[in-house]
Amino acid sequence: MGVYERQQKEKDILSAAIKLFTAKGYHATKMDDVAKQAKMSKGLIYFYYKNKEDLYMAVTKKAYEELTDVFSKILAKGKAKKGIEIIDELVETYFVFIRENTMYHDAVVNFMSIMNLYNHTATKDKIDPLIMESPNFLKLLDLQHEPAKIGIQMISQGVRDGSLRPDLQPEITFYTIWSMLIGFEKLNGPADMERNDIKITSETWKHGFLRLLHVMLRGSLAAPKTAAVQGSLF
Amino acid sequence: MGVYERQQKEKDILSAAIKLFTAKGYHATKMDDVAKQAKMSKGLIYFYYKNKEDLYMAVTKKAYEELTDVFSKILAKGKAKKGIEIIDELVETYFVFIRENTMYHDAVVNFMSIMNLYNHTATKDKIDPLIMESPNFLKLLDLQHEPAKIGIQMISQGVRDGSLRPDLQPEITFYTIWSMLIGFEKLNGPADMERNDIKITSETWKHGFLRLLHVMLRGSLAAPKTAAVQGSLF
DNA sequence: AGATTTTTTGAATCTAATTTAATTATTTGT
DNA sequence: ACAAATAATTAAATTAGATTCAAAAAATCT
Repeated sequence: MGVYERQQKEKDILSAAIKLFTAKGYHATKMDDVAKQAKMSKGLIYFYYKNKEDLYMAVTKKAYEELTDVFSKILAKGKAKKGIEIIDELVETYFVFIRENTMYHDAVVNFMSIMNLYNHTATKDKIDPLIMESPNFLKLLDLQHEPAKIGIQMISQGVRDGSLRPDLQPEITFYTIWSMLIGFEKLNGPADMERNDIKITSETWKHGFLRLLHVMLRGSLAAPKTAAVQGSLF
Repeated sequence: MGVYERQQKEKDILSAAIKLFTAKGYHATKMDDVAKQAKMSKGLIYFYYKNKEDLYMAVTKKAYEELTDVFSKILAKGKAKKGIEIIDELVETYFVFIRENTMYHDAVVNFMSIMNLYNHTATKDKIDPLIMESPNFLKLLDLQHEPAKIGIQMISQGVRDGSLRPDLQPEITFYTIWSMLIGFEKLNGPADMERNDIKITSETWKHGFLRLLHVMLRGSLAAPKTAAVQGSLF
């Protein structure tokens, strides 16, 4: 069995895992299920992946690659566009990514939480030892900053072309936008929620959210093109 | 054994759980550990709490109560203050809450993720059945909106007294701020991180983040009083 | 072909949550 | 004050599920 077949086996396991994690979530997915889905014995899963967390880290790696790909396609397509338009598209695409690849997005956010612990000697030992042993976790240490690198370039472009406030620092601004998007997902998800007896639909909130983002980036009240206007409030 | 003693037992278990979850995290904490810490047999834990998730939901309930308390103290103290000052204090206090009660904050955010699933018929069945059985989960359904109710009042006050943009909608604005704070924690945590070979200290980022928030809320570049100025960029 | 290494399996092990049956303590009715 | 009833508590048994292991099968090498 050459390198190719070996990699193919790993991919079979990975796509079985992705399918199941997406359908049922991490905890509800049993290693037995993965084995059955990948049509091989449970023991073989452990030949290719050190443990369940390692398998999940491989999925997380895939999630980062996917997200990086989405980001870089938007940047590439936007060479001639204004920075603000690129950011608008990024944000709009990110919402779609959250909706259609929720499991991937959760994996990315989960990894960020692990990194918070990892970056402190004081909390490093709170990380599940199975994660620290995971070879795929180590590979992620390299990949993790790729999406942000691209996002920062987008802000820089906007500052350069004058479509964003000149006083924005690209790193901080990009990370702040990403914070907002991550928090948006946690707080709202794709749900239409009823809060405090006031119905705020998911669309209403998203729209208001986008306008606030625009104020932040440009200091004006112009709505992003992508969002439909719903009354004058935001 | 009267109602009082029964409640006391529950509290003993709860505080044992809080201590252990804080120190080691949910998964690393075994029911055996909780029993030992609370000085009782493991079986008794199950007499008072339906299962481990139920115990965690009780901790989450406590977390919401704590957070609600923090919010309402700030509101009460700020009757005479400008809305913007109250928000500044809220944000500053929230950062402290994240740092000093990380486990509580994680519990709150985790609960939000569960609620995202819960609010959709399509995803409701992805919730761990143990959570759905948890009596403490049901209690949380009532409590969950309390912090936001208070936060929304703060924004309203600011809009009324003119210290915030007049066109802000309190609900959306508050939830957006909360999104930012939650995302900030996920992305950054309390760590000084090195990103893309550019060192951004936790303080630098926090400062830039706060300035961006101010632009959003007021449309000006005035820095919040609480953050030290570090150069002209944000 | 025979030896060696790699892949694969199914069964065994181990950990930790949950359940249960039995025991002890407390309350209630007389 | 005392038995019956009820509640609290324990320790042991059960179960689910991740991980390990020893042996079998397949592939590769010489």
